[in-house]
Amino acid sequence: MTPNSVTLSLHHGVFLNRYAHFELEKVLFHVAVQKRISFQVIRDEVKRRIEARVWPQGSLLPTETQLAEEFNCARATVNRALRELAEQGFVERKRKSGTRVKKEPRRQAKLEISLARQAVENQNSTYRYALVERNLVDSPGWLASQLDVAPAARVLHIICMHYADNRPFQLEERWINIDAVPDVVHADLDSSGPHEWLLNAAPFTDAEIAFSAVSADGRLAEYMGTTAGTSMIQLERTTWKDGQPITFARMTHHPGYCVRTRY
Amino acid sequence: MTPNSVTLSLHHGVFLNRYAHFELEKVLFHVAVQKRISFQVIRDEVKRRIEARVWPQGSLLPTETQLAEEFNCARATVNRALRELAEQGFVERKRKSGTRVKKEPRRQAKLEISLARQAVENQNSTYRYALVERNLVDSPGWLASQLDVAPAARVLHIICMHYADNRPFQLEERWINIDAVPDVVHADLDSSGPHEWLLNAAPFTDAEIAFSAVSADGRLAEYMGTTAGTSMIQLERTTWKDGQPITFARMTHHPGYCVRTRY
DNA sequence: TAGTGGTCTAGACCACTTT
DNA sequence: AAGTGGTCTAGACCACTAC
Repeated sequence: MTPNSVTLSLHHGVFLNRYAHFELEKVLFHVAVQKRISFQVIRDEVKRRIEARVWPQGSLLPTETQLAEEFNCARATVNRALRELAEQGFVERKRKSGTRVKKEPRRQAKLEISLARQAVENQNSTYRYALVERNLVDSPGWLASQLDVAPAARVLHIICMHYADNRPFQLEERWINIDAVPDVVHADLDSSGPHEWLLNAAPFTDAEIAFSAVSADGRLAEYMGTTAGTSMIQLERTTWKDGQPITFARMTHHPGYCVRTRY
Repeated sequence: MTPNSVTLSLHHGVFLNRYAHFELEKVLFHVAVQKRISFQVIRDEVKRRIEARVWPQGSLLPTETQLAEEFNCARATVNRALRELAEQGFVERKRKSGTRVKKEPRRQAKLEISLARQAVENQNSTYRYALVERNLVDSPGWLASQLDVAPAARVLHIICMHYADNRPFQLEERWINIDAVPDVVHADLDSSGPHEWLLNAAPFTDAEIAFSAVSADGRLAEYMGTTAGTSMIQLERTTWKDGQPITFARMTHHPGYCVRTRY
């Protein structure tokens, strides 16, 4: 069988609609003309069949070997295609069991959590930073449980502001576990924020974030240059390095701030 | 050279600290004992060197071929490791240029946008759905521009509620492009929401989401069983299928609702 | 034009899981 | 015990891009 006379066996026990046939023609075209079929073509075709219900939700896909035969390619190529579909949440794979179409395909949006400085500069505004408060304190109870450090452990408490074109952009309140990052006690936090310092000094391995909506109280309203009761987005973030808690931060964004992403 | 007598050349022109030496011992151990080194080991070691500034921010990594020699493995194995680090945002790869450590590593959080029903059931509550309004309307101007459909095109306007244990969970207001999904006109939306119907009938290929904080007006407060002025998280979502706009939805969550994720 | 990453192949062995 | 995905190899060719 030469690469130019490929025929595909298409008995999946499923009636294919006209659209499916048309798409298959395109696939056949690819196979016949290109010497090598790319994993992207396989990935997209498998995804199409899933959405066209050729392989219904919950059903088992052919094995990698079978698909490799159908597409006339190496098993590794099929593997790469199916691995990406598994990452994207379309299928689930288990050894010995096979590859199964997920019941409820969960697509994941990717959210970039960037530094305030980056966020401000990305919108073509001028960034300004100001340190408001900096204290060594005993960890209050709620923080000790949030960070999972000893109650009354010493932590560095920081309040600072980020401005875009001199208008309030974000109020940041942060607590840093000194046991994890002893150097932070002597860190220069007057010219740039603790977030930037930490990213350099103690890259984290795990993080947890939570978005919520809050109403500004009097103090928050003052900092953000708005009136009490205004709704604002708040982002709370806890990070760990290899299991050791590093910091807990609460960042409140100016009214009208919006977190956007595509997927 | 037998697999049991591997030596690695470790001249990166960089002074390695004690910790780095210790870690390298572990890597050597792996290479010496295991017949095959896994891409995970390479990925983690490269990541470690980046964080230890063995390869500083902005610098060029060795080529795949060089790393393959160092780790005594195939180039494909190195490629897989570096590809994952690129996906995770630690390095940037360009043909001919090579692999470069990113200046500002942007880690991405993965956010699962699930159906209201799934979100409710995940918190072990009982889900209830209610259709509030359903009208065929002419697209208002703002929607036409949001969805990029002809002004005054016909759209299906839907308002519905999602409850958790009979308490308001989410108010959903949605506009569906009838040109893209003509069948929706006759869809049964009395027993389950338009989101679920659409996922089955018209899987999207692209989506854009935006989180913001809103203050409840009188009507919203009534639906959500709260008082006017309460802060709530609002999620706006637009989806397309192959460039054709499908739907725009605005989902307002009950006070106290929180979007969480780990990364 | 040359160097680097991107991908495919054919084969092999391994690891996990179900039977 | 057997079947399926997971991964590695050694080699090959391609595609992009800096020079």
